[in-house]
Amino acid sequence: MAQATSTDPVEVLVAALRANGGRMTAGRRAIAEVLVATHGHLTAEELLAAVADRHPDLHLSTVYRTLETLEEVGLVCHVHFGHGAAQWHLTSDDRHHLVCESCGAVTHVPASLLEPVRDELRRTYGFEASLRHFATPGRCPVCAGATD
Amino acid sequence: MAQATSTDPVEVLVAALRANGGRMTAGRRAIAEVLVATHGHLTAEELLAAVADRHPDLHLSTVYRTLETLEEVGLVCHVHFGHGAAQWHLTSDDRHHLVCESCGAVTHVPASLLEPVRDELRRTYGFEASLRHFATPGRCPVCAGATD
DNA sequence: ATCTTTGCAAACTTTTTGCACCAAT
DNA sequence: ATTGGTGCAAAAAGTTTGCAAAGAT
Repeated sequence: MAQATSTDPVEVLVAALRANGGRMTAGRRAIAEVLVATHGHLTAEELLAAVADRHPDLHLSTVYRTLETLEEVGLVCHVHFGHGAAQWHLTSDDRHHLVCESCGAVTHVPASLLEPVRDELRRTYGFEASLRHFATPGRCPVCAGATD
Repeated sequence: MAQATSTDPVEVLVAALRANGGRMTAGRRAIAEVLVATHGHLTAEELLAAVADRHPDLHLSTVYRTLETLEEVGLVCHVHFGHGAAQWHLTSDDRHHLVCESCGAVTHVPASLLEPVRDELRRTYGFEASLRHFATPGRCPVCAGATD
């Protein structure tokens, strides 16, 4: 009952939006809820659609602005899939994305799998790679097997 | 002197453009030359600029169309750097790109460095990754060291 | 009352496309 | 004479921005 700082992921996002004089609106809360509910990746447009039933007037630019705010705080980040729109997800989703260039299927891979490369790049080149910012394109098992 | 099929990289590109009834124009040849001369990465717009002195009338859409043609044949491919325009380069440039998100510096890394990851993805997920299609964003040594 | 967020429309960036004309074969 | 390439302008897709009105504190 008397719970000062909640660990409920939605509340964490809400708190971030409220920080520094930020206001909480129905639209922003809905965005936060979808972000948490959708463990997957989704584009700004998909996020808008997911919220449209309850908030038909929410505008795409508001979605972008809210995502931008959450990204600045580090709670959310976006991933570029080949061409087309970026996908957004919670930073806590500690995984990498494999996207099939042929059928669009997305596979999640634990980020730890890429650690060896990060280490190598850091050791050899002094480069701090942020590998999660990009998805890895390629061919999924089904499409790689097909003779198309 | 009597050299039927040249191995000069420019001639390879020219031959590809000529294949299947394709015509050779001054603009196309200039694009091929710049592509070979610039071992690095460059955007369509940069390519246009690099050619502008000799072919001021060459249009950006022509650059895109020529690059597209060469990509279909597999001689050229493009890489997405974070936001902004894609970078184009010869496929034979067998390397991966590290781009500093802070200062924009580009480091080349032999593609072989990423082979272990490719193998792992293939083995564990049956996924055929085309890692070169994307650049790896992050922080270069200078910017990673800075306290900014 | 104040200061933030919103909706809207319009700009913006990168890339693609339709079309009539020109040029390479 | 064909067929394919070109310039142009306009569309397309994704994202950002300026502004006045609405809303949260």
